[in-house]
Amino acid sequence: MPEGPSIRILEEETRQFSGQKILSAFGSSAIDIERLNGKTIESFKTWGKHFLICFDDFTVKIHLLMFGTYRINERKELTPRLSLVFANGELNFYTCSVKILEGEINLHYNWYEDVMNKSWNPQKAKESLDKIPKQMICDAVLDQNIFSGVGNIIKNEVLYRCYVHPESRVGKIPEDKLKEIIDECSIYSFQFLEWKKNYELKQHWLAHTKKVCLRCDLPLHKKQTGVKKRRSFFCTNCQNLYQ
DNA sequence: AGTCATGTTGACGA
DNA sequence: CTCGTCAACATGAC
Repeated sequence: MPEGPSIRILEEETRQFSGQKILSAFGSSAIDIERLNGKTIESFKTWGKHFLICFDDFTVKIHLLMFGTYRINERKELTPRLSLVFANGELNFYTCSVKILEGEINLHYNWYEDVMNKSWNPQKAKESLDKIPKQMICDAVLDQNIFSGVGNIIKNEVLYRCYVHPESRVGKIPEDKLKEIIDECSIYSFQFLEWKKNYELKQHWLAHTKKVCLRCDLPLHKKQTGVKKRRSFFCTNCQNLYQ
């Protein structure tokens, strides 16, 4: 379900409830749900994979993790983790993490870390990468405090597009190539968003879950890489290993 | 039908 | 105390 672009879609779909008063809030979440009753939603925001329901004095943070889902104006059989009922509809979340962030939301997040935020700052990402030269690029790209919103699919596609082997050390990757990866994380996320909206995401995958390199026709490697041990799909012929 | 995965946190042990 | 490992969460695609 959720890499950054999918959460952007969620945010677009929930805009109809922005400014609305919560008539009823319930669910199996451990947070103090009563606190939401009667509150008016100031805005919905996203930071990478975080979906944020902002009120005047606190924010509810939803993280869909791997299996989280939501329904708008309909319900699943399953008890919702959090359900919000408005005069004009309802918003239901299932199997997700729900937490409260107190106070001013801007104090909790650096918006420039989010590759899809208007404040996304590639230069800051470059500075962060320069501090972790020994890490593998496959781990660095998944670091949510550098590339907030980037998930495993985007990681694989970006590194394939940039001809960089996922086990390359950040500090050994040429400057220009590193900048290309940084830019591509944002560019690809927006393409992902458009493709996902059109239900055509998977058909655009070049490397993720693929068995053969479409450039050279050799078999793609599938391997759990880096300290994060997330699966990577890569071509050892076309993707340069900088080490 | 069993396996695996678009993710993260926290517990535990070395 | 820090680091690394792994269980837990729990759904749906193939």
